[in-house]
Amino acid sequence: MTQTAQVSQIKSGKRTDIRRENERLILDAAEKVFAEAGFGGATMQLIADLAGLPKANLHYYFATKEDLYRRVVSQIFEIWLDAAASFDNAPDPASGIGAYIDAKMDISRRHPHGSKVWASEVMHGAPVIQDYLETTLTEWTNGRIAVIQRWIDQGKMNAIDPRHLLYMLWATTQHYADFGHQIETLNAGKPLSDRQWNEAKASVKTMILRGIGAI
Amino acid sequence: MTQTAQVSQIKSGKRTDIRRENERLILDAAEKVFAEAGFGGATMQLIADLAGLPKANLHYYFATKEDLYRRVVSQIFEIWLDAAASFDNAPDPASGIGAYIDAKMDISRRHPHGSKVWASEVMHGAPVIQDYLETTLTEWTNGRIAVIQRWIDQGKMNAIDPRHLLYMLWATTQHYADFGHQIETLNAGKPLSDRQWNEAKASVKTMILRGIGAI
DNA sequence: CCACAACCTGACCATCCGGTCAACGAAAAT
DNA sequence: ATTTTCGTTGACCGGATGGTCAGGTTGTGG
Repeated sequence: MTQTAQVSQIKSGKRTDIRRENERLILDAAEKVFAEAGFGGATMQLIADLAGLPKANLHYYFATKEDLYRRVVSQIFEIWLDAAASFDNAPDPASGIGAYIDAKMDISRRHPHGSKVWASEVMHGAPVIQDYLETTLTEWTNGRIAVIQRWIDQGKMNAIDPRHLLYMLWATTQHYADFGHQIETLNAGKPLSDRQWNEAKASVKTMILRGIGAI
Repeated sequence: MTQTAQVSQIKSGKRTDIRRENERLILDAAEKVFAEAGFGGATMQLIADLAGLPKANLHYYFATKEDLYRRVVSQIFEIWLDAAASFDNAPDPASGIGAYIDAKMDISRRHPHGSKVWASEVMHGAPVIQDYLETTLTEWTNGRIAVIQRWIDQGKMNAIDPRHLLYMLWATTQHYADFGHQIETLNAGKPLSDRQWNEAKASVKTMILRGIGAI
């Protein structure tokens, strides 16, 4: 029962709590502002206002605007990598790819801002995450290509180019986040309901899984 | 054979030519810069340098940065609308949607910058083209939904939600433009060759057309 | 040839933005 | 209790940016 005693998890203490809380506040605000305004259009003042902190305080936690941005981009990438676990340990494409679609669609719904920031970053030539693309993403991609190729060799799905299948999976699932505004406008200006999200997931899964001959 | 005599087409004359030429120069440069830097990150100076004109000259042809941007966005939208013609007059989904995929993939290859500008615009909440989304795009979408529904009713394809099919078509085809940098990185840093583009088109068509039971 | 209109552009300005800093308050260590 | 470390913040600065403008040049119609 000393000062650092705590029921569970990571470090605690008033100082640590304040830091964690403020970093979270700033990162959440930054994600939204970067998504809605782009890196160039975002301002530290806007992020500060949304976070409810003075601008100078942001620079205490994150040295530069680019540092803050880098952290936001890394976050969504981590989330996507985690979702990729659905891919492994699956006996066949219907369950593996099906679970992957479910996971990515859920992320599109829960982290639309992060998805947009990533899209923006890649569209602008990936100035700050080029190394991620060349290392982690490349390795991950090659690993899944091997898995898909194995399924093809085992006759569990049609012989399509695994690479283009992956692109289609990314494109389609992320579209629901990145182009969410367009989809909403075409949905009479209203966000998709729970039911509609489920229909979207079902439609995507049906089309893709049929498209590759997995069902 | 007066001064305005001309072999063909629209107005000519030195004055008119200069205007057309400079507007084209500026629009092309702007499309590229807006695509690579986003609206906020783009500067009039950058566009001017790329166009090879003094900055003040840009403001002679386009009053504000936003005016210029609006023109760039309208351009790609027009191009996409034209491509949509492939959809009509098609007897069945295999030819109609197949032609549409071909057209959109070709646009992704030929106008990657425009596609990115559009994506960026929509991601940021479509501040300057909300009216397009609500009028022209909505009407166009409803028209195609009707066409697809007819094909379904005629038993020419599976009963999938036409809306989600359209989203998948847009997402997948535009992905090759918007995420071109990522695709290039995953392709050993090299742009897709002619052969690879054809493979991409073929893969996309196979997966989608099979996915909806059109082939 | 003249007068008017269209086109061109260097220099300039007001504003905004990322980032700094010094001074201060609060927690924690000794 | 004292010192040290960490967190806080208003005020400020240099540089960049969108936009203006006055004075020029070039084309065109009469």
